[in-house]
Amino acid sequence: MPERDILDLEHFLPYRLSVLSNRISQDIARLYADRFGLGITEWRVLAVLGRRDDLSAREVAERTAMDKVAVSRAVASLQAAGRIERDTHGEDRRRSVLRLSPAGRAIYEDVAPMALAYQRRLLEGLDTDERATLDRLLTRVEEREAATRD
Amino acid sequence: MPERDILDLEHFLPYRLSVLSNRISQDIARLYADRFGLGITEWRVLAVLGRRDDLSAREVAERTAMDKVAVSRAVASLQAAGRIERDTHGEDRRRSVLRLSPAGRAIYEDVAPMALAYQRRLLEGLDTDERATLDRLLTRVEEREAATRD
DNA sequence: CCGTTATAGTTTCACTTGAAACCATTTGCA
DNA sequence: TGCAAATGGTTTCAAGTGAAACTATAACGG
Repeated sequence: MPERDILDLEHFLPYRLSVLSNRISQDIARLYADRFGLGITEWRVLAVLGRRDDLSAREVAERTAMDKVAVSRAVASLQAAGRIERDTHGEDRRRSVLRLSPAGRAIYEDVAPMALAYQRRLLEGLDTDERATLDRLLTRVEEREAATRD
Repeated sequence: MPERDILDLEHFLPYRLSVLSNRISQDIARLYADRFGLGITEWRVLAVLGRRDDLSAREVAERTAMDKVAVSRAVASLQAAGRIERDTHGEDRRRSVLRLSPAGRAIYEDVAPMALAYQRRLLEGLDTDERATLDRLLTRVEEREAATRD
């Protein structure tokens, strides 16, 4: 951001990120909300289970950056809809073992390309170099945020 | 983002923005939530009124990217706390005319520098060029988002 | 072993938030 | 004029969300 010592919302990075991220989330939610009755938290759970099977709820929470309450609810609702299956872990009966059902996988196979297509559209204005740069700079900001958190 | 035809949440821009933005919002909320009993929506209203007086609620909504319900509630709560003053517009009695009270201004003068200091910390890892680049690339993405919205 | 502490996951409760309905006032136009 | 539509703002209701309390199981330490 250009240096500024006055606070103008439209040039304030946290504000811009918040507005942009909310808009994008809504755009994307439209891709699957009506069509499949999926909420954003449920979609995230589908997305991680689509890539890797047999995760516990805690592992799903880590990979989605959601808290365990949100995961618990999303899992319950996906299971009720027959989109994921759940067993309990053989050696630790506290843990659950989650995986997509065929129906869940079908939805994942449908939605994932739509999500990627949306991302492509979003990045259409940037060439390859610029995309790599954006990736790098965002990573940098993420690191700074993590560092200031403590 | 590097080209990818598989959906991995941690490389998916909408997901990264959402996580980053939520974390940053929470960081920032800590700056003023406890200390001043301000929520994020209230802070945004303070921030725009700190820069420009005598706005209507609708104008505040535009400048904060909040909907009118959220603005209505934030304004009511700020007014109850004696932090903003409200008149009705002389020529259109539907409109309100909002401005900071002295107490509200004092809080603004306190919080704005803290918010700017936070942003500075966030961007510490980037040099001047990189900051300008990030600014430009984000603007580009914002434009694309707006374009795909319709 | 047994009791304490830690961990996985769920439930409850209070709060936030958005959509839609609503009220008041103003504008547009027959 | 006067009536329909638009606009500024508030209220209501339902759904989403987080923090804290809770249950069940496992791990640890004496």
